Amino acid sequence: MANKVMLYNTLSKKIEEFIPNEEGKVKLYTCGPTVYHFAHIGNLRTYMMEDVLEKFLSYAGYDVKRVMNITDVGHLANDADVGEDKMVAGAKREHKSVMEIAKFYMDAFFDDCAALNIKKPEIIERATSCIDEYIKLITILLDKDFAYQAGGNIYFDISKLDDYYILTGHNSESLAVGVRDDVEEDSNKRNNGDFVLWFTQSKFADQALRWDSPWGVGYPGWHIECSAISMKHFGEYLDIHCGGIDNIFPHHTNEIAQSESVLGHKWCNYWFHVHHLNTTSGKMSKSSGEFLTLSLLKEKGYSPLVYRMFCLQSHYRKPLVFSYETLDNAVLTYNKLRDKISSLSKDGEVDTKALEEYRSKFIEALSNDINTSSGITLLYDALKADFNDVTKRAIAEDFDRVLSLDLTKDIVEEKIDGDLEAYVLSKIEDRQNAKLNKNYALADEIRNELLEKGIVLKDTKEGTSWSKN
RNA sequence: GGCGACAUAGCCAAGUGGUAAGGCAGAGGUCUGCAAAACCUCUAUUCACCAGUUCAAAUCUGGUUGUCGCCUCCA
Repeated sequence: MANKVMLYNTLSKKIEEFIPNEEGKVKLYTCGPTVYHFAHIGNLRTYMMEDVLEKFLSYAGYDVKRVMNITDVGHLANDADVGEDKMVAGAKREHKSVMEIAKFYMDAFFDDCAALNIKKPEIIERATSCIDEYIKLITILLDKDFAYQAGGNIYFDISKLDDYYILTGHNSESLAVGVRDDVEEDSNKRNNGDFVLWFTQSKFADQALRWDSPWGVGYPGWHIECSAISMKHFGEYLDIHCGGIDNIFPHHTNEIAQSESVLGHKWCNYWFHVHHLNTTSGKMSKSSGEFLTLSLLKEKGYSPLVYRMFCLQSHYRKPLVFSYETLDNAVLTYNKLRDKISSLSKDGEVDTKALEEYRSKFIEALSNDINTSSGITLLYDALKADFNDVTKRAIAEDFDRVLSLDLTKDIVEEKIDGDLEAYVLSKIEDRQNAKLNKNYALADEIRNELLEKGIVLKDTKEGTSWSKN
């Protein structure tokens, strides 16, 4: 029996009890990356929080199946539904084929995910492998008169829907058309908000990826892929659709329009949107501002899991401001927490009653709209509580099924050659002798010498221990 | 202009009508030859502002301000 979980639903703009279509089972869809460039840490925040959602639902007793698409085609570099495909632009930039680019950045994306302990979804589907599905859906939309052909392209006609703007609260009167200077008007459209389902006309005749279709050789619009891929694997009903908050409009709005027009009924009940990671000067994006990648953080000496800690301390529905000051704070927090857990004794028997008590407290905390911050607080409570070390360790291990911070993983002793170890031990002995002779100047000198080599000494009652800095 | 979110100590942050959790940083102490580590203690009369509802408001209502995002690239 699955536990009760409360989630904020963008559709209702309220926190609601999550009730799946099929009891105990969750169909979860995630908008995946467009693989034309490295993911930045803001992109990764979204996937990380979705990972927590997925793992928590499993923890709470649901059987979760997750699908993620990989956009490797059909994502325009600029607006107005004409222009160069991002994938093509990426390929030109790097003098590689589109498929090489897609492969390269997809691998890089999953490397980043692995480093952040983001579980790979059961099903990962590349946009280019579902062309038949798109054609099927677009054919239905044309048959049902929700779509029309104009100027060689197929468009979705938003005027056929009463509630096209259901997800956003926008309305056609108040939408400021052409707010952005770079939007070119497309005279083929019946309504300003219409969007392309299939292109045959592109400014760029050398479009690398093209497929046959009943409407001519061309390529799919961006939005159709998520609807089609979701239906391919989940059928007519989806429980939770995830994505970054910027996807609400137009991408998710368009997905709802297409999917429900095809199906003739409500498609997805819950919309889960992760807010942005901002820099002190605004949103982090590929087109403007600072572009921070996980590799860059690694180069600067930050462990990926420190970044995970940084994100989990906050809430997914809050804009989070990235700064190195705050990240440094997370380094200290994370290291202290891990040190504390690794110093717990492994002897004794787990107090199963205490473990169960904390499990249910953890579920209570996280089921309140994935309140990861409260979950971490609970971990601190457990570490301070009045039961034995093994129990504390077991609780940390249990919470880590969701938090995925490698809390109980033994801190990997870096491989040191025997020579170094012997050298350090002999230095410690020298220092010990110096201390016995009250030659503290020499003792400190030895300590500093080792410190410069990255060896930190800790004097405990049991003697001097050392670790690599 | 429209739509949406957010605002709690130096920083991150919990809080969902009953009198401000937790973490990091900081201060003091124990231990230590001194450090480091560890441990103990302390650190918001007040939750952006103004009104209202209530015995009681950070929490509810109305308004104001500020920040951020979206309004056909974005997670």
